[in-house]
Amino acid sequence: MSMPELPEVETIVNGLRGPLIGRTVTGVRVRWENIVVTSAVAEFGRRIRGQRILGIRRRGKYLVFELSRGDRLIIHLKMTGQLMLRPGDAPADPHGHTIFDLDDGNQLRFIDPRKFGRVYLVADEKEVVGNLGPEPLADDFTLAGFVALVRKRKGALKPLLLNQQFIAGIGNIYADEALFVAGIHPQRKADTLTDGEIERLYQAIRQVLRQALADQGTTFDGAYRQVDGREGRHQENLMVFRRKGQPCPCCGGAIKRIVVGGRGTYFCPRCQG
DNA sequence: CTAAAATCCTGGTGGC
DNA sequence: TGCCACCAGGATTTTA
Repeated sequence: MSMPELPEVETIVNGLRGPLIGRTVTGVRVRWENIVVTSAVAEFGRRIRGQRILGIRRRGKYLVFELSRGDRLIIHLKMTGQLMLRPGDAPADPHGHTIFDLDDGNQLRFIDPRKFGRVYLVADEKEVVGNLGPEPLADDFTLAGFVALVRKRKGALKPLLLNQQFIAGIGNIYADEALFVAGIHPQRKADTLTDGEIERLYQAIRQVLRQALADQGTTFDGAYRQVDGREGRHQENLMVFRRKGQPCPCCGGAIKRIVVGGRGTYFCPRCQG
């Protein structure tokens, strides 16, 4: 279980740009048809073949590949998806569900044991990422803007932070970490927050994501890896996530695990009262 | 409107 | 030790 979130996806994108920009896709093999969402597999292969990769970006937890005929190849790794570059004659990966052949003889392989990940090929990326909320690390994501967004909501904060239409890129790990840094209980209702608490949450979200990005992401059980196969380092710096029963780094009390909105949620009952 | 539950998947875990 | 039921988890869809 790894759940690539904003820092992990951004790290992967950074690792893909060098080897992939300027390459042309010469063929594609889809070994699990449900992976491809927006068109039939035959149409997908026909349409992507011959397109050159001009740029690679991240939007939320999606990877967006800008292709030379104007199409966008969009990939979501969901829980256990990995993107690996391999020589074309490398042994097959056990869960390599989609293989992109490149004009330099290498392959981009989408590997996903749980088969949750998805691949899209669209002319207009809004079809896939058009409803996402703001990017939390972007310059135009301001405190005033965040206050205005929170003031429109009244539900519990944990599910709100996981809602990609509210804010893009945060998943289970960084929602828990940000709420801990802000000192706010995951079940607090959005409409009970003071201005000061909203500001603390805003700063906490950005601090946690920046730190995780500097650590090149969080790897559990080897599921998330960078393109070169290396693991992230942020698992060593987590404060509450997956730390049930261990001491809170702030007060020393035991970290608790509860379920909020159907998701495992870790927090410190004393610091996040 | 919101919220909860079902859905998709399978490796890992815990119980016996 | 071996078997097996069950769980996690992002996003979407369905139900209340």
